[in-house]
Amino acid sequence: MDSKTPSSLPSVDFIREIVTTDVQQGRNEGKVITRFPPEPNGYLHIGHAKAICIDFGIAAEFAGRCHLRMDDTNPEKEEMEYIKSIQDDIHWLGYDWGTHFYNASDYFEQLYEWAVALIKAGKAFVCDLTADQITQYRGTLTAPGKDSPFRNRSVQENLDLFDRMRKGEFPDGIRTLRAKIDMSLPNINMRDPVMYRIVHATHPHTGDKWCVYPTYDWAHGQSDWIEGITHSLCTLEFEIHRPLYDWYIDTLIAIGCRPAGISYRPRQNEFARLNLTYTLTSKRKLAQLVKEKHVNGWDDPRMSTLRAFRRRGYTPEAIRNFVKEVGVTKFESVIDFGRLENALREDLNKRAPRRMAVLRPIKVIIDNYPEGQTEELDAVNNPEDPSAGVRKVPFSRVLYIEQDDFMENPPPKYFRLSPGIEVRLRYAYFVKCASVDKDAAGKVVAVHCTYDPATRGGDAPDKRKVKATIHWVSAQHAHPAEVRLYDRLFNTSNPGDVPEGKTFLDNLNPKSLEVIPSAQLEPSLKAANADERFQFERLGYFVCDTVESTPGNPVFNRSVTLKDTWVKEQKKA
RNA sequence: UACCCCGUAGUGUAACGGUAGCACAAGAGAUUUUGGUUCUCUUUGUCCUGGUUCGAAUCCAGGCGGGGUAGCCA
Repeated sequence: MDSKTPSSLPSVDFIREIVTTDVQQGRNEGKVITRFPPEPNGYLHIGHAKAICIDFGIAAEFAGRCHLRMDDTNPEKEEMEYIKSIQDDIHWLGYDWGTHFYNASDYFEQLYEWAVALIKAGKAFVCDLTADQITQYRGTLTAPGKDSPFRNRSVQENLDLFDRMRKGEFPDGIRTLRAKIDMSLPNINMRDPVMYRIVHATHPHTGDKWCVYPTYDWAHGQSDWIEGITHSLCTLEFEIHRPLYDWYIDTLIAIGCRPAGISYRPRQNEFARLNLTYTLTSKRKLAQLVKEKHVNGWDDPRMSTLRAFRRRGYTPEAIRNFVKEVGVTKFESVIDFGRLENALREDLNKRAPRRMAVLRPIKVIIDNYPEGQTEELDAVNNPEDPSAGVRKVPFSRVLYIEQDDFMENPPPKYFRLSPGIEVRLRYAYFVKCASVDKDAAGKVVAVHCTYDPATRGGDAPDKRKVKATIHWVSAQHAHPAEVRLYDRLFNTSNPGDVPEGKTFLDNLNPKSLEVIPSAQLEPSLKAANADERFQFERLGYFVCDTVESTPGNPVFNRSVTLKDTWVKEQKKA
């Protein structure tokens, strides 16, 4: 029936395999419902993008849905500002939760009821140990813990105490509600874990209603269950929590507790988080970079936040493709940052209109071109996309070219402009360098060329070739603009890895930002709109900055350079 | 030191007991009005040792290496 060999079948990752099997076997009523559960206490970063693509992506592939749930179990840490930014970033990435936006705090009442049921079943108890004492009793990685002296309180006393905890009769930290599991289990998470702690704080959603708040382990799995989540996908560090995730659900089922209308239960599967070279994703360190002004805010294009990648000019398509390419496994890998840059280039190569811009100008004077003359030349907008059409670019006697594109004493294999050498000015003419002007210090300040009028448009009727084509901008028509050249924020591929006595800040790349106050742009760029992306020919991809551009005065951020085999060649030499 | 997870070219990732493949990187060449793009070719790999099997990257045992776990954070 099939000519397909096993190798021609599309290979899928282990999570999609699990989901496929579940659907085929009719588990969970055949549904696929996932969830993305951020804690609303920070901005999303590139690592979250992987989780988002997996959570929302798998749901979409299986015609299911993905919920967005704020994991707001800790009242002291959440802020509304983050909720908005998280939603915004997910939408930007191209995903949507529809009407399924929830908060873990939506379930506080249900969670409380179930906690009471567990107490009644003898599966939970109020513990008067202090935090330090709990740590003591917990044992260590190698030694078993021992039972809390409060473990065998009567159900009645537990119920009474838990009720009074809720009412706020006790100060913070004085008591906890704990699950009664087994203090000798090798998995420390199972040694009578805390379910509730007393916190007298105003919660952004529930206000002052609660004086006890559920811990992550107690809230998370049950929230999944209540929402009818089928596959609870998370990163590897929660793997060791899975036995507890299952214990809560199994135990609730055993004592007859179930969320209304849900016939099945969620399963947790873990995958490796995304690690990128030269990149930090620790909330704490990112915050430090902002606070100490090593960067200009959370959306500084050098940051690893999604907002920063946006401002840097990354496209959601590039990020999604990148995530798809790196795959989903349980192996803690580190992805070369170049892979992400590559995904951007691949996307923008197809879509970004080409323009000419000179970052570090040097003047070129065409000696035999009539003074005062101007002409409009046709330039192709995107050689990869004929439908992008052509535009007019003004040409005149005095031009700017890139300083890098002229050398008075060139090394071997240098194809660009140098004395006696002919090159093509893109879409314009062949020009040959005749002489140079120097200042008192001997520095070249202008290059004199002659042009061949027969080569208008860039083709020689006699079929003679040039080895280089360089970009240019007519000096009198050029629009000066600020351009920021971004490079990686850190010098070392693993910036979090620091020797004794140093911090990750010592790994900062002092050249991660170079501001060019006055690059010379071709005139059409003056009308660029915020967030509009271009390829500046031979330089890289640039985006019109969304924050600091004003109409008629665009500011550009370099998203990524073009590949450059010439710099590679130079490094070899 | 206990438990859990993970080891396939430089980096990622496939192969589900039957020819170790793909992408990126690297190198060589072709094409090119971007030293871009595109195309062709090349180099490089199953952590180790045993076992099971006609046959092992895959199953088993032991070792080695990496990561995770001792918040009333998530």
